[in-house]
Amino acid sequence: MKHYSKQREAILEVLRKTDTHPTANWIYEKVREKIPNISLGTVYRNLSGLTADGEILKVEVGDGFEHFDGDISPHLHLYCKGCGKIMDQKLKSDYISRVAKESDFKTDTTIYVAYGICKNCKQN
Amino acid sequence: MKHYSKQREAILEVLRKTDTHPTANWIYEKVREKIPNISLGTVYRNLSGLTADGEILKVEVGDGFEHFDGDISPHLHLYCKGCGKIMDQKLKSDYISRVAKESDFKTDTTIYVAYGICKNCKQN
DNA sequence: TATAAATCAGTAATGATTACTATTTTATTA
DNA sequence: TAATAAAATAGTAATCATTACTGATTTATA
Repeated sequence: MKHYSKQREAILEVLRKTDTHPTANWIYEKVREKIPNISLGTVYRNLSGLTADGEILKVEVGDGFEHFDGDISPHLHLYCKGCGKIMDQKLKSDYISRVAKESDFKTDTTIYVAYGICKNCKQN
Repeated sequence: MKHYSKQREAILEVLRKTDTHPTANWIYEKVREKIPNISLGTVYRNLSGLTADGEILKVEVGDGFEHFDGDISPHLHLYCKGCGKIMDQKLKSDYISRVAKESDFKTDTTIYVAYGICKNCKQN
């Protein structure tokens, strides 16, 4: 990713404005409201570049889709096996990042996914 | 997964005996040494069941493959973007699991993936 | 402006994973 | 232990999220 493009900006804006963890296709549909003829391949290419550049996170929870997150601050992803939703939880201390840095491994990003059942699904 | 099967046992044994994080296909090739006519579908089905039963972990690092882990104790996965290897690092405190439990979310498993460059790749 | 490099839209291809079916294995019950 | 029901298997075909490709367009550089 060396050049600016309005497609890239629009994709990033969609991700910055949502607190969900959308798939490439959801982002595609959303960006099409602004750029109707954008191609799905462009969305995938830019998501890949934005992830490589550390501007967004790619989160995989095992549901068969790549999910993307515009919030790159250290936080925990709570994936509900009941409804499939991904919720966020802020971390007071980034303990894990500190642990990773203790090793000879040069870390740039850490992703946390907790699996379980959310409050709503527990009741039903 | 209600019944025993020798295929399931063989798959689990392969995972318990390695400290790598193999793909379904790698496990398939390994199990074929014992059960030559096992089918790849059987491997996938059992990996899915073993994961659901909490006997193994499914770890996704974004390389296009599902990786499986026979070690279910809380530990950090260090994924090297250079060589693609997944290394383990033990955690002294399971801080994140505690954080997850503070919420209304009933957690059963937490997976940690740190992205970066390993010692070997840094030198080259 | 002119040139080179990067990105794009549109479409086709890929391949890891899942679904399907007839057969075999396992568990249950008498 | 034999008979029955339920679950798992081997083998194969289908799926579909993602990637690759190509000629046209946009961006950066000077």
